[in-house]
Amino acid sequence: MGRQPCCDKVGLKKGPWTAEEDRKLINFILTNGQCCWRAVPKLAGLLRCGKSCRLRWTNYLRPDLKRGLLSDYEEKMVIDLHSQLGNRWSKIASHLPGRTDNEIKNHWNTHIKKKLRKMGIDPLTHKPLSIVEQEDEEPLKKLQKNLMPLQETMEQPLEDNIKNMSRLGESLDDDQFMAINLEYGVEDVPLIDPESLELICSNSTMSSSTSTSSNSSNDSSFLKDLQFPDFEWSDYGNSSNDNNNGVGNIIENNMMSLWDIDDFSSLDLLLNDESSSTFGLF
DNA sequence: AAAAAATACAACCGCGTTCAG
DNA sequence: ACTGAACGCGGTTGTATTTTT
Repeated sequence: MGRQPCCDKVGLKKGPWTAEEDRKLINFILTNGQCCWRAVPKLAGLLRCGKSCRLRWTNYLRPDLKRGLLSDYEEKMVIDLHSQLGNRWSKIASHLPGRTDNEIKNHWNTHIKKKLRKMGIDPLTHKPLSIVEQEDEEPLKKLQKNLMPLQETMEQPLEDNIKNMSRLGESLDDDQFMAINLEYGVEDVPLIDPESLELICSNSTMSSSTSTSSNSSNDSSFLKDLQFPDFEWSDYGNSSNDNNNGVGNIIENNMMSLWDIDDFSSLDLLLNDESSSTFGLF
């Protein structure tokens, strides 16, 4: 048979993570390393599905995450990489240590897109907007022109309409045809514009850009007490300006992940032994 | 000061790919 | 070779916070 289901989805908690849940997950990963996510919730004593645990860890709890706004340099890199890779956020994130695909995606959608448009650059194609608009107009005008006779013959028998359709197809070159396809949703991309755990918040007031909402992020001061192996906490929480001063030093000063997951390989992980889910870090 | 609108981002959802059995 | 669960990714949503009216 295939693999076992990751969770039964019955009685599982959804929504924002609490500080207590974060504690449990961090405690478990620090002790056991990242193993099969299906087993994590049970072993860590969490009423979450493995997928949710993985997301929480990779996007928020991982100690090697940078927090705060992307620096100008990072932003330029994102723009450059996006022009080459498109919306492949995980690929882009792999070039930016300490940044997650989710973070980059959010930043792109909320900041960079607007900036580029203001600069007259189309965020999808990275071409000047004027050129993109011009390129879009031509095939559309041609389509409209060719659709006129189609509309006029709507009452005609189906055969006649099919003839018109094929005439329309023949009249467009490949680029125009593709542009129409794009505009009409045949392809995914339309042509026309239409603090990690604030690692260390010495108190719960974090900079507005990073501290939103969830109770989990508002109550993470416990995290500074954690003893991540070879990890030096940076005092992000005290950084009050927007220039990322003091933010991101972890990566810049330690160009490496904070621990080698392989270090955990020697640890015994008794996946079927519930007793192994109790640890004593806290 | 209150309400409405805009913003930011954590978390979820669904899909394609990978891989264990 | 086949089946189906796990995984990873990108798109979308929900909601707390901030800004504007």
